[in-house]
Amino acid sequence: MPHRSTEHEVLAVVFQVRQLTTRNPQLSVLLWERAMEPQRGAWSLPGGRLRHDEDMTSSVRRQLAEKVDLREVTHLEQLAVFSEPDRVPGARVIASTFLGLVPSDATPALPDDTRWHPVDALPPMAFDHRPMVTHAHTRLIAKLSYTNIGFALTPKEFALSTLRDIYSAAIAHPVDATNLQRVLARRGVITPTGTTARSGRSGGRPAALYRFTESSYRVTDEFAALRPPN
Amino acid sequence: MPHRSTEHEVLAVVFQVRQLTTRNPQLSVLLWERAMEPQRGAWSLPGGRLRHDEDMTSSVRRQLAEKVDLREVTHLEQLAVFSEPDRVPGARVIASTFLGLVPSDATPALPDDTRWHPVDALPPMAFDHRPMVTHAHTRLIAKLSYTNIGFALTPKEFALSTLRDIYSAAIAHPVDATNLQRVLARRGVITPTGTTARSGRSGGRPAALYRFTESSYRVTDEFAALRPPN
DNA sequence: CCAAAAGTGTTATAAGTACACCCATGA
DNA sequence: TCATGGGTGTACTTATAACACTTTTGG
Repeated sequence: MPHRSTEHEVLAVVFQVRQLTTRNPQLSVLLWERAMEPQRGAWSLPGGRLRHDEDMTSSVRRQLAEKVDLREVTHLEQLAVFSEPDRVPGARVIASTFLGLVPSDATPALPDDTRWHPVDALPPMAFDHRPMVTHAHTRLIAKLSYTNIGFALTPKEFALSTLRDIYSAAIAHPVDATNLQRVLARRGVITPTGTTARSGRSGGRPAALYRFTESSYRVTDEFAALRPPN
Repeated sequence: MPHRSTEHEVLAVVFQVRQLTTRNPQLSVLLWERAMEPQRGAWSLPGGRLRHDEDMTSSVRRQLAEKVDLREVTHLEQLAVFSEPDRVPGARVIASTFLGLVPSDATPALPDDTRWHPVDALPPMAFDHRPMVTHAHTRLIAKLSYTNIGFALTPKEFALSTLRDIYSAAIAHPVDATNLQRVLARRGVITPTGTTARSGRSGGRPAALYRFTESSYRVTDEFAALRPPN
């Protein structure tokens, strides 16, 4: 039974590191709960149909703004296309997935059906959306190690301990703040602002503040091996 | 003027290292010459419309087999989607691009309008196909340094000097055979077969033969930095 | 025996990791 | 002055690049 038409949708895996002020920061993904069949009650990635006159990146930004009122997306990149003919019931829909990042200090107002879910405790998810989240997370972890993509997860200025918490939550293992500083400083990815934060309620030395040198995506460590001579 | 329908095409950037026996091996890409307008005479990537009942990977393999009679594709992966509404004249066509690799010892018979072109001497290309080739080449170079993707470019068994020539041509800079051996052997990517090649016409010590340990894609060097403790 | 090609050994360097220790602050 | 958190210094490990040197073959 050939389908009569093929639709194209865009779906965004939007991550934010949340609960930074607690002892338990969490990399979380933005999902909305389906109110209607099919798969009522399952959680879906935000997105929707691509319009005839927009490219996919514009479409993702539009739909995040319109549907979940999210405008603070600091990085957006293509992930993969899911094209199995029967990936969703009904007419064929090809899905192009995107990775989106939101700074940890953004506090977007969300609709009632929309919520942040920690990636290590995902709810039942609609269709093939769960592997999309996994794919996005894998990509994020990899890129944190060889690009400056962290700029998209952090506030404009931050203490190193905050950066450590963000990286730890995102890559799902502990990171040493000292070494993180050295790796990123050597690559020129972060720069000290010269200012310091006030020390916290319980004392402690005030932290120097840093910012990302650039606020657009850049590969900083291209060749793990086999780099060009000289 | 909104388009009435949106088509989906797949396009493949298929690479092979050619002229291995000469002093000048070349990474080349498979292109066909347009016989009709628009852009008659310009060279295009192989591919075509996605059918309603096939996913994209199947579609690429089918079209490479049907249209350019190519069946020896040992690796195929998604690259990016090109979705600008006016990327081609006429009805809107969204293009999903793929990276395909063919072993250097394959000698597929090609149709008359189809030819291999060295990537450093590309002919005038149709539409937005040139940046697609560039993107594919960038991806290939990166993956040669942190994955076992070389298996898809080589014969089943090969001497290290051959492997060096293939890597050099693909990454566009000279590679030391000794160090290449050490890097790939340490990672377990290549294994000696125990056999040796006959020495060449002009003498020389016979080369030990190697093979890739696995013949499917695997990331071998995941963390350039920030790897997990222990 | 000589040229050619392959393979081995050695050194240098760079990038990261781990961790001990010192510093600045609030209560 | 002490607990707390931040910052500095340093030793260790490992991956890799560069390259000189040795081995094995054919003519």
